Amino acid sequence: MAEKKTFYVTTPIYYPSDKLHIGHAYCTVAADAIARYKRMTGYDVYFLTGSDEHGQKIERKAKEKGVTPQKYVDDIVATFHALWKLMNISNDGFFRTTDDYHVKAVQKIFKKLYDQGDIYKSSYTGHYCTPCESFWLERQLKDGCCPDCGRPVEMVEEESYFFRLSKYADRLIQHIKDNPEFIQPVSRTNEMLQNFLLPGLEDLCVSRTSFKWGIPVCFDEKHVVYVWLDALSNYITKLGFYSDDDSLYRKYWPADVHLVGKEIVRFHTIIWPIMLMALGEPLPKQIFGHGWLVLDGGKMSKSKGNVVDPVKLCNRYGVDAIRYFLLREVPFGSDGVFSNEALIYRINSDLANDLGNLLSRTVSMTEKYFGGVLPAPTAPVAAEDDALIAQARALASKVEDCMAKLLLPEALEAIFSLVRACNKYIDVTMPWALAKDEATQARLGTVLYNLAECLRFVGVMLQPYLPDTAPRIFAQLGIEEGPLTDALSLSYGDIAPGTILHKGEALFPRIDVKAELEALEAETAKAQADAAVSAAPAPEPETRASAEQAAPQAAAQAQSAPAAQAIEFPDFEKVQMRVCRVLDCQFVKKSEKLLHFTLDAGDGQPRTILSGIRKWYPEPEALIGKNVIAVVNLKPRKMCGIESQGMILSAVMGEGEEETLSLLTTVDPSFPGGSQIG
RNA sequence: CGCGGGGUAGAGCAGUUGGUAGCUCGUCGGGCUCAUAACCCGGAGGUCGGGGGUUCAAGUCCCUCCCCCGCAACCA
Repeated sequence: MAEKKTFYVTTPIYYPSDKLHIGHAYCTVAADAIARYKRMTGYDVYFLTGSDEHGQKIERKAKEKGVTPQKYVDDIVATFHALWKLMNISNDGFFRTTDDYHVKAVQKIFKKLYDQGDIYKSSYTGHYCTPCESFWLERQLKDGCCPDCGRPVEMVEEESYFFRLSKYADRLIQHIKDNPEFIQPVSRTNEMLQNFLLPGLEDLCVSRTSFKWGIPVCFDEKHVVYVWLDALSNYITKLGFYSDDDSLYRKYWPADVHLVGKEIVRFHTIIWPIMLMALGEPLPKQIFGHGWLVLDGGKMSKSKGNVVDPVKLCNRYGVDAIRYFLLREVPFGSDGVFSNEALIYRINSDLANDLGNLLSRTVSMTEKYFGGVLPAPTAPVAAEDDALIAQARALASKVEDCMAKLLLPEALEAIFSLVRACNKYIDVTMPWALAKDEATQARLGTVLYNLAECLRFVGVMLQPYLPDTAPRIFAQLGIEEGPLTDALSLSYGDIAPGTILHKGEALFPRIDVKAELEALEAETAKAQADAAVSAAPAPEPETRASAEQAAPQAAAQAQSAPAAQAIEFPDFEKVQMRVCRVLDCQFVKKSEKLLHFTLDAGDGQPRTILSGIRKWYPEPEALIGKNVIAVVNLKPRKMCGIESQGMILSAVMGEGEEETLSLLTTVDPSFPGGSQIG
C-alpha cells in the first residue's frame, strides 16, 4: 500500500497573558475541523497548536503577580489545555516556546543566519524609557513621553542584530506571484505586495536587550531573540527541525496550511518565508488569513465586561452547538458577527429544528410502524427518491470541493441542504398516510430506509465538524463505528435492512429564545458591574476606557506632570515661542487629521506648520486672522510630503476618544505675528 | 488621485462567460400531524448606491460621482 499523503495544519501559537476568548476558539475549531476532515478522507495529518510564552509583557505581568514568568505561563497554559479538551480539539502536538528543544533549535537558527551573514550586528537608535526599560516607536509616544508611565523618553543608541529581509524580497515577490494560492484570501496578497513588499523592505531588528524573558542569543548572551523569530520557528522546531530526530520534520514539512488571524498575516507572509528562504528550507504551501468574530455591541473589551468566554458558552449550549456556530457563521476570509441572538437562532433553526427533528421523526416513525426494525427498500424507485438519493450521493464530493478551498461554512451548508431535502421528502411522501394502508407498506418501508440512509450520510460527513453529535446520530440509527461510518467507503444502500433503530434524547433541545436572551442579558449586566468595580482601584491602560473615569484621571496627570520633572532655565531658554498670525489654514489632502497652517511668525516670510487638530477644527477658514502660539525652533519634519516648521500650542483635556483640544488663541489681537513669548 | 474590499428584499449574503434577480433568517397566509409548537408550500417585500454610456438585452461590461469597511501613512 502506498504511503498516505500527509497534511500539516497549524494555528497560531496564542499569547498566554490572559484567558482565551471566542476568537481563539474560532481559529482552533476551524483548524480542528480541517484536520479531522483530512484524517477522515485518508490523510496522515499533523495538527499543531500551542502557546507563545516569551516577551516583555509576560515578564512584567509575572512580576506584578509576584511569580516567575515560567510559573505564570504554566498556569495560563493549563487553561489552554482545558479549553481545547473541552472543545474536542484533536491536535497532535502542543507547542510551547519555552520547550527546551525549541530554545536550542532557535539558537541554532539564529547562529546559522548570523554565520552566513543574513543577520548582522548594527546599532539601533530609538526612544527609550529608562524606568520602563522599553524602546518605543515614534508613533507610540504620547506627547513625546512614554505611553506607559508618562515620563520623558530619551534617544538611546543600542547595539542590536538585524535580519537582512531586503536581500530576499525579490525572491519572495516572485514566489507570491508564481503561487497565487500562497496567501489566502487573495485580497491579502495585494495588501502585502502593495504595502510592504513593493515599496521595499527594511531590515528587521531581531534582538532585544531590554528584557530577559526570551531565548538568549547563544553567542551574545546580552541579547534575547526577537519574539516573532522565536514564535514563527515553532512550526518547524516542533517537528524536530535542527534536533537529533527530525523525522517528523522530514515527513510533514512544508506545512499545507498555516491558519492565522488577519492581523498577523504580515508576519507569516513576509518574515516567515524569508526566514525559511535564508535557512534553505521549503516554504509553507499556504497562509490562510481568517476573519474575526466581531461583537454585535462593539469591540470585545474587558472593561465593557463583554468578552465572550468560550468555556461558558460550551457549558451552556454544548460544545458542538458552539463549534457549529463558529464554523458556520464566519465566511471565508471575512468577519462574522457574534451575538447571542445569532447563536441561539442558529442552534434552533439548523441544529434543533432541521437536523435534530429530522432524526427524531425518522426514528420515531420506524419504531411506530416497524417496531424499530429498519425495513428493506423494496418499492419501485419514485422520482422523489431519485432526487434525494442523487443528492446524498453527491454530498461527499461537494463537501470535498468546499474543503479544498477551506470554505467551511459552505461545506456545512451542503450537508444541511441534504437535511432539508429529507424534511421535504417526508412531507411529499407522507409516511403517516402510507402507514394507514396495507397496500403501501412496501413504499413506507422504502421511504424510511432512504431517510435512515441519508441520515447516515449526514452523520458521516458531520464527523469532522460535530465530533460529539455524529456518534449520537449513529447510536440512534443503530450503526456501529466502522465501515458504515467511514467516509472513504461511503456508498448508498450500505445500511442493512433489519438494523434496529432506537429513539434517544433530542440531539439539540430547542432553546426558548426569549427566556434565554433575558438570562444572558442579566449575566452581561452583572459582568459589566463587576468590571466597573474591579477597574476602579487599579486602572490599567486596557481597563481605563470608560468615559466617567477618563476625564478625572487625565486631570490628575496634568497636575502632577510639571512637578515630576523640573528643568533648568537654560533648557527652557532653548525653546523659542512666538505669537503667529494665521494667514491661511486648509485641510491637508490625503490626511484625516492634519491642518495646513500658513503663518506670519515674524520671519519676513510665511511659515508652514502642520497640526493634527482637524477633528476639533473642521472649519479651518475660521482660524484665519487669529493669533496662535507656536514653538518655532523645533526641528522641521515632513508629513504627508509637506514640511512642518514648528508646533502650534494647544490645551488638551482627556485622552483617546474623549480627548478635547483647544488652541491657545487668547493673545491680544493687537500683538503682531512674531512677538516673542517668554 | 497611497493600496485593497464592499454597497442586491427588514437583517445577513449568492449571483459564474451580459439573457425572467435568488438563498437563509424574519414577516404574513396556507398545508400537514410522523416529529423537538418542529416540518412543507405559497404571498408580500428589490428603481441591484446615484448618474451617464455600450448593447436587441446590463446586477453583470465601460466612464463618472457618492457612501461604508480593512491596511498603510499622518497628530512638531
